[in-house]
Amino acid sequence: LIHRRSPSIRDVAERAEVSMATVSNVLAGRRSVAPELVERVHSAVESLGYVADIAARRMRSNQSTIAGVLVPDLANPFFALFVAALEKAALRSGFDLLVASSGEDPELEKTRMRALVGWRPIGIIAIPCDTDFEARQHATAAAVPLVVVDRVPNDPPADVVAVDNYKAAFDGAMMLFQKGHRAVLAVASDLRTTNIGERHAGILAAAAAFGDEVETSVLEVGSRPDAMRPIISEWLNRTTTITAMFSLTNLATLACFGALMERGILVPKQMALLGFDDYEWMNFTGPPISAIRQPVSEMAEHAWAALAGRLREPLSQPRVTRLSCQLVLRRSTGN
Amino acid sequence: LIHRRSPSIRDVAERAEVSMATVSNVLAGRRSVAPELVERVHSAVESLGYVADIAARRMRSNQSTIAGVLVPDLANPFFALFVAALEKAALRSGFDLLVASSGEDPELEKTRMRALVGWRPIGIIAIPCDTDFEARQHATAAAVPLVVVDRVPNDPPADVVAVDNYKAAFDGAMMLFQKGHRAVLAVASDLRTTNIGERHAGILAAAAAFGDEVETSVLEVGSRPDAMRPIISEWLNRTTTITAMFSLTNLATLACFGALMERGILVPKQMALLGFDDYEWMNFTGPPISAIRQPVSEMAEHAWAALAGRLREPLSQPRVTRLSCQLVLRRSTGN
DNA sequence: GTGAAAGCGCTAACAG
DNA sequence: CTGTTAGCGCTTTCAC
Repeated sequence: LIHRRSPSIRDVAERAEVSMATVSNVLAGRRSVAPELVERVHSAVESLGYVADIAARRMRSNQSTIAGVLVPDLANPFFALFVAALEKAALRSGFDLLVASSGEDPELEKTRMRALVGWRPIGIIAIPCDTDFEARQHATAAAVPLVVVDRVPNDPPADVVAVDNYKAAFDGAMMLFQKGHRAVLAVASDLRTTNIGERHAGILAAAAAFGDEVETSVLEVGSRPDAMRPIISEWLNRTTTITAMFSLTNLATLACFGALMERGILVPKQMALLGFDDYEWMNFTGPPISAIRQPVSEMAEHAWAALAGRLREPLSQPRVTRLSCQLVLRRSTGN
Repeated sequence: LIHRRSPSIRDVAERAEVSMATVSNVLAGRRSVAPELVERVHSAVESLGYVADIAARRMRSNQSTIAGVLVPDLANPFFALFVAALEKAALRSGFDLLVASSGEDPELEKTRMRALVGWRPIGIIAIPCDTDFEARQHATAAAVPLVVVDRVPNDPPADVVAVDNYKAAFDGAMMLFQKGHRAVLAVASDLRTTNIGERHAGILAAAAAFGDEVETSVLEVGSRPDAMRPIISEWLNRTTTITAMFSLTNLATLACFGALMERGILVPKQMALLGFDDYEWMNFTGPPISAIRQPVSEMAEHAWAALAGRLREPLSQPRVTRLSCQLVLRRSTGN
């Protein structure tokens, strides 16, 4: 563990007794080089353990091989799966991924966005933490292409990839009504978050479409996992009329289930439960939880494709992609 | 969305009518500058949306503000939580995090390691995908400090942060024996992975310590989630003597539970289940699953601290940190 | 087919 | 206190 500089292209050139330009050409396979020199360069690279400095390469060639991704919280499996899929897509195109998270805090989001911009990525793929998405200005000011995912911000001219939240929630709520539920509680993180707002709108629309006899209410529980269950529990304390809960978030689903268990409320007999986001463990809960499956990997693929498209045609019209979700019925919503 | 270059420090200097050095000094707060010039610089920065090019800064100042992390798979919540915690730690020290994943493939691991090294990070924190960990050479050759986490490689002189797998598994197995189980199946991903091997060794040691009357067996199910359940299911088909399963991986726990459910085997009555890794949903399965909780965030904190320590004292003796796990008893292991 | 030299954006050293 | 200059590691002309 001796502390020294990493070898540079100059070190390689000296050892191989060629010019730096030749080393560069050999490694990039850009111009044809005499076989003997190629051999000398390769063995010098090998013995020095040389790896080209990507930042220096970008500066000179003006070609970045890095993309940035900004998500609210990597500890949330939805975002983690998104980043995982995005990294795969980026790798396929030969790009590295710089990951940053905002912690659902608009101020931190701005800071992190600035940091990403500082790396001069080819583009940034972001899941904003609020509707204002002021962080966005940092990307546009620096002329870095931006793809917005999952939560559509107020001021939309940008490439957007999201799920059809409205329709998914509409279908989910309709299913509950059709199963006989007349009073449904939507458990939201924060209604001002666009995707959550869209889901709520879908529920309201379903209620309106179904007719006068159904009623819905909403409960906002925030995005801090620990705080959710007490809020739900306390709400259940006050009300007894609802017969179904529709959780609009994976974390909220966990909290709902916990609150119901804690109070000994039988699912689905006394209370049905439907949640946004589907995970394998939902097959194994007692009872298994009905869920709306979001196509996370596809979202990442589309986001990457949107960025690639933007690079090809920088001036083309921003495109909005809406992917559809799938309702997975299990026992928590009865038969 | 007009395509243009991001503004450089030269653009700022021209607009503020000062030298580039002054801009640099103002932004870094390095030397004292006349208030009027400070003002001019700030307003130029503001109006241009200037963000310094971090790569250029590093090249000149020889001070990197990026660290790399290499994990097997971001889609696995264990690794995702690790990266999430690591990013927080890095952010606190003002570092960005470059994330790469190896997909449990040693060849890809090498490629990704080389890519990380290409960014000239201050260090790389890696969870190797196998015992050989050949990828490691790329870091050492380039003189990039390495912290190895979770899975201790064969050739140990490096800073290491891991969990006391042996003791945790020993305690877990002992608990099963004490509850009366005499034939326990360990469900491993791959015994050659060091942490898994250590866990298995702990189980064997517990069996030896408990006495002749207990017997253990092992089943390797690999690391591809889809393949696990069929393997377990088929194994259950052939054997009926065991009364407890000890899953050595979070993914395997899910597969075990699935296989047991699928075959209608009652837990814990016909089969007890204990798993490595604890998640909130394990409270909600039917029945709730007993688990060994790994301190993921602490591992990340320690890994970051190890890297920081290595930077302070590059030549100090490599340190091995072992954190302890916690046994969380739930109904899947009976009363 | 090869090498010398310029320059990407930035900061450290030095000069005024 | 401010500006000029050199140079980090690399690629890209442009000579030869």
